[in-house]
Amino acid sequence: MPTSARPRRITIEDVARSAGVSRQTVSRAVNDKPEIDPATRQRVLRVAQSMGYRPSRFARGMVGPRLTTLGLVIADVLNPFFPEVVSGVLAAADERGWQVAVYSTGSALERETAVARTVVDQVDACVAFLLDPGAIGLIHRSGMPFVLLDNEHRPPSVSGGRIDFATGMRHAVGHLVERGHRRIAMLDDRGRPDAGGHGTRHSLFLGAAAEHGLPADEGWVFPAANSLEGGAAAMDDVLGGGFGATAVLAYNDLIAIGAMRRARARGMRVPEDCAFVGCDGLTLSRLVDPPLTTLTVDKELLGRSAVRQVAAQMAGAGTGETVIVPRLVVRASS
Amino acid sequence: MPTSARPRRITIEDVARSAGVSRQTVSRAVNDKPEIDPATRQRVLRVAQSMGYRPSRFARGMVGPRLTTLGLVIADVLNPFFPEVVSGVLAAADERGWQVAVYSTGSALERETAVARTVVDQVDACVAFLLDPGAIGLIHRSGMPFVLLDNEHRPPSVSGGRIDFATGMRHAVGHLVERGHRRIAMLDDRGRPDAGGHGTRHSLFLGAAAEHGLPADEGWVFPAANSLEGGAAAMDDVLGGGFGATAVLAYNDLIAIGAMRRARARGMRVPEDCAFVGCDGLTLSRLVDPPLTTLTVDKELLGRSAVRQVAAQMAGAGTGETVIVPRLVVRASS
DNA sequence: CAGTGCTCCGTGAACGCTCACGGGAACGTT
DNA sequence: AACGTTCCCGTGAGCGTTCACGGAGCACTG
Repeated sequence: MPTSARPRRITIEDVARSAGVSRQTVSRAVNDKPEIDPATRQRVLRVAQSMGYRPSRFARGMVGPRLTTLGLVIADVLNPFFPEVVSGVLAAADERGWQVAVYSTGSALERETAVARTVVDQVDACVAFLLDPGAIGLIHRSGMPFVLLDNEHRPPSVSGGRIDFATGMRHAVGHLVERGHRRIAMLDDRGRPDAGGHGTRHSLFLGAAAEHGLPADEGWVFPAANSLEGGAAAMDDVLGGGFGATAVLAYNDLIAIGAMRRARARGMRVPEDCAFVGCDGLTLSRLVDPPLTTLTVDKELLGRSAVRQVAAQMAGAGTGETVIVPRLVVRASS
Repeated sequence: MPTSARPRRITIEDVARSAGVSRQTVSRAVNDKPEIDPATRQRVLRVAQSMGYRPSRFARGMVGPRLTTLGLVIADVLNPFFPEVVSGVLAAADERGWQVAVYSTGSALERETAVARTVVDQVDACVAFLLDPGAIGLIHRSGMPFVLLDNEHRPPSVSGGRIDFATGMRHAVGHLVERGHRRIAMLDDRGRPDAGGHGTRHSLFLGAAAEHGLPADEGWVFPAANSLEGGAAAMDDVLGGGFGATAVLAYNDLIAIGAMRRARARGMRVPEDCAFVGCDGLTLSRLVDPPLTTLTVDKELLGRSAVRQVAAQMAGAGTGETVIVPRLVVRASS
């Protein structure tokens, strides 16, 4: 492919010259403005069309009314956790007349910096699920309004939205204990760089277990890739290691469902032989068999409040934090 | 609505003045360029920071290297059909170094025009799931590279990507007939404005049924809203109307699953009392109980080829069409 | 016939930034 | 002592568009 030098762009001036009129007249024709003869408009439009003229959105943006574009960075389009968040963000942004550009890091930590870099010079404000401190710093230092979601290690100077899994885990573990479970395996997301750190579901689980008098330790936690397959593989570990779990609590529904299916495939009955509890409350969790008990999070609200925070920052407010409290929905899997 | 009454923007000139240097020096500091004393850089950066200076992306775009932003319009973020398409588009765009902005019409026909309007002056090229001829015309007339997906009434002058449901329906119906079914209800998406039109799944179903010697007519088709609830409600219609279906073929998996769950809730056995077949091949369809037989579509590929077509158009190619052939995956629901 | 209004069109200026160039100071080299 | 070099830094120009203005042409008034 002969990559010739980029041909000069066709400007409004080119069209004007070619149509025998001035810039302004072309502009009037293209933008459906008054003060132009219908006949000239048609002629100009035809010329513009034939030359393949397309106004530069940059030049327009320079002079026109300033409209805000919000960047939304999610971890993975394929992860069913995000659509509802996106939906909330889109709705809230729409109410304010904002544009939204969605970016996905594909859950790849090493891609976060690249995405952050583009975000910085493509949008005016940002709502992001990001883990890499470098990427976070990049956006933060740019000075744009910024809300960081679901990150336990958010620097205090950046706004955030988090889910109160401390409360959530207490409920979930309490529920299992109530059902008579004493050996609970926790399937953690091994993709997170801060595995086991303070405030993570991992450590909150251990804390909640201790509160309920369970002798839980790191041996109760099994790392899993954040996917159905990851959950299935982790379930093999639980079952193969002789841990003797009567219940499984997973980092999220995806992992829980993967694990539950694997357990069934290995001939176990759910919840009789092993109970399962997930986190997030995906629509999916209601549809699987048996329906999954899960800590439901209002993901749409998470998105909406993030946008609200961004708007507040634009209005000069300081950094803040929104907390979403999950609700335990008990279904047939436990 | 664009934001109103904004205070004048802080420009590079403001920072320059305030730091006692020239524009260019500020530019050098901000962009990490050489030819600047480390000390001045620090000082300028500090001033810029304190003034809340953020470079205008429009001004930058005017002069800098021209990068392409691809607009992707989907019908509904919450519809699990789209994530895989988005994923394909993101991957393919990334390979070419393009940006992607995702828009969602929320499956609301009346919002399509508004979205189309923003798309037209926000991006350089477009891949879209759109139904409204007005919105389609708007984008098409703008002259930007444009690929329209999954629309049976695509104007011949615009490129497209479609799914070969003619072949697909033949397989699906054939499969059911082979299993001994003679009364098959079709659950159509009633949200489509072209319901029953030429090339729709609706009419292709009727055609395929006829080919297999079934006396199918419009009475076999039941409209359903495009959601789980829609499928459930339509199933009530099928069951309540005395149609006597032994099998249900739905417009997509979402509707099929909704219908199947409703049937079970009403005490029917699947597939003994009624078999179910969906379209699209969502991940979800593998996870429900019983797993759903479905016409699987390579959605990721659909996205990738759309981007490929856009790229071709930029290189001067004419309009074209990509066809994806669905594959029947037989599972326990039929 | 001058004056008034309306329709249509063109000319500077401005938007905020980067690129290309040029220039001064400080240092070393012949 | 005159001459390069290197390191910083500043100045004009240009990117492509729209806005605010002004002006020509024409018809219609009083």
